[in-house]
Amino acid sequence: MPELPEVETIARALQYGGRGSDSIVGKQIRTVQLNWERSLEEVPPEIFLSKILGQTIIQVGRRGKFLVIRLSEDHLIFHLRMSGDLRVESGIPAIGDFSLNQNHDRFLAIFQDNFRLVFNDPRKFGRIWLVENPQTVYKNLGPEPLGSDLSSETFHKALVTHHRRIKALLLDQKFLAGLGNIYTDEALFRAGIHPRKISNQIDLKKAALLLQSIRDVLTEGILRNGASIDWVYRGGDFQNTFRVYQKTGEKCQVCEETIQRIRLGQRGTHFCPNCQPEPGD
DNA sequence: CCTGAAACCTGTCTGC
DNA sequence: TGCAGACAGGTTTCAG
Repeated sequence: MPELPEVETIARALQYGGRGSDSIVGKQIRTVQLNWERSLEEVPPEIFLSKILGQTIIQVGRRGKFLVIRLSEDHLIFHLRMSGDLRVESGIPAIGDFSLNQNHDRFLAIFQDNFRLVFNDPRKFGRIWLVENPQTVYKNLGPEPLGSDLSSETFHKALVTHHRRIKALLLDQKFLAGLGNIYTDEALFRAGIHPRKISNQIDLKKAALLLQSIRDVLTEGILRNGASIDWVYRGGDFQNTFRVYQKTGEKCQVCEETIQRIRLGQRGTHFCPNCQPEPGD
């Protein structure tokens, strides 16, 4: 699930309410339950538990794919990786609601009246931090793609300082924060750039188009509350607007060429051979 | 600096 | 039906 738009959607729901639940802002953590210790990054479980109790939720936000919860003393940070999700429950879960699957709940922060925040993560790849300074967690992250301070010129300069296949570079969180496999494929398609194009072969005009394409797919993803691909993430419908991702063998909506799938850096990669010509052509 | 492979995990789907 | 194998939205580490 979780690329930038999905994390943003969850963060907004926790901050303002939505996705069928209330805001967690202002709630005080009374109890916690940790079912899988390795979800915790670095901090020993005992210290984590003793530090977090009694703290109040101040604000929920996002940096790259990190979901950041500012507490009264510290920052509680989640990275959902491949299968993580956060949900809010109040009172007793409705009987028969299959969306409230308890199977893979790894961590629960419980507030007053059994109102709680639940971290569910089937594949156990997700991670949780509790730190005073959030910068220590994402100090290596690249710029926010939607940030107004990122100009086409800056983006282009960054592209040409590397000699890497553009898909791999866009997936690199140190280069740009927030893109994953879906939004990268979709952005490259819209920009008409082959995923194997070498980054320093991209001129300023094409770089500007790529940045705009990235912003378009991310903005559209956020507007649609993210993309729901499997049972993990619910609510979003950006998947209905995919043009290449998981469209292998289907006709390109622009030129009717057949969408292809290749493997690039261990990731399934989808593109239109006609709209995104092979580098060197 | 760059690439590929492996590792961390569980669930789902495909094909024999 | 059963079962092996491939595959999955991410990231880190290591070898070449």
